[in-house]
Amino acid sequence: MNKAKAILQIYQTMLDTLGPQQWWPGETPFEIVIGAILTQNTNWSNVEKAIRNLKTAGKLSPRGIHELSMLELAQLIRPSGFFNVKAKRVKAFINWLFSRYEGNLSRMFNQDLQILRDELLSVKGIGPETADSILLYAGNMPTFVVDAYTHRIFSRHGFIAEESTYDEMKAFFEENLPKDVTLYNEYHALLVHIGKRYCRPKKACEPCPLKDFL
DNA sequence: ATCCGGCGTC
DNA sequence: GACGCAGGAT
Repeated sequence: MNKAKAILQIYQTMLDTLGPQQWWPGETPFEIVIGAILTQNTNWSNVEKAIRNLKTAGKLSPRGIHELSMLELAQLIRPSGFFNVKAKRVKAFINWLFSRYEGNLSRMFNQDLQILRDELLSVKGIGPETADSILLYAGNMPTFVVDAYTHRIFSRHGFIAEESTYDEMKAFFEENLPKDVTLYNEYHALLVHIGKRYCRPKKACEPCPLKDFL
């Protein structure tokens, strides 16, 4: 059996049964970047409240966050959890953005993908998943996002080893899928849906759209 | 291996 | 009022 074909069939099945997820259609790239940091190890609904707080305070911009003290920022993003560490991480990113790209996201995304990815990974608090989420969802750059759901679903289905590293999983998808931003975007969004709804730590395989692929 | 914290569900 | 959940650093 052809691996690449199976990966595409899984995608098609998810798309047919779940429909397009249409992630982050109307929001600004900056909002997506901040969301990517705040959603680390937390539910998106928690992040929405934090984003709302920043927006209401008129601070949802590079300059706006730059002006906040660490404590002020931590209080605003409190609903997203881990708010003290995340305040440090958001600040670290903003400081880096100003020193490296004049606080300008467009300039940042004008950088070459691989170089920018390495640069993002050098910012304390930005790991591989956050970096790839920023690049794909805010920058529309062709990099595949791997997360806990991706790992769980594809290891359970026997496509990857349980102990696979982030970079191995990322390579697995990029080697077996056409290099397409829209496809990467939708694929990850669909996996999140499957992971939240069906492929739980305690399985719910019976009603899962992907049960035939086991 | 442990720490960092909130929200939704039961 | 428990318990379950999801990344990164140290």
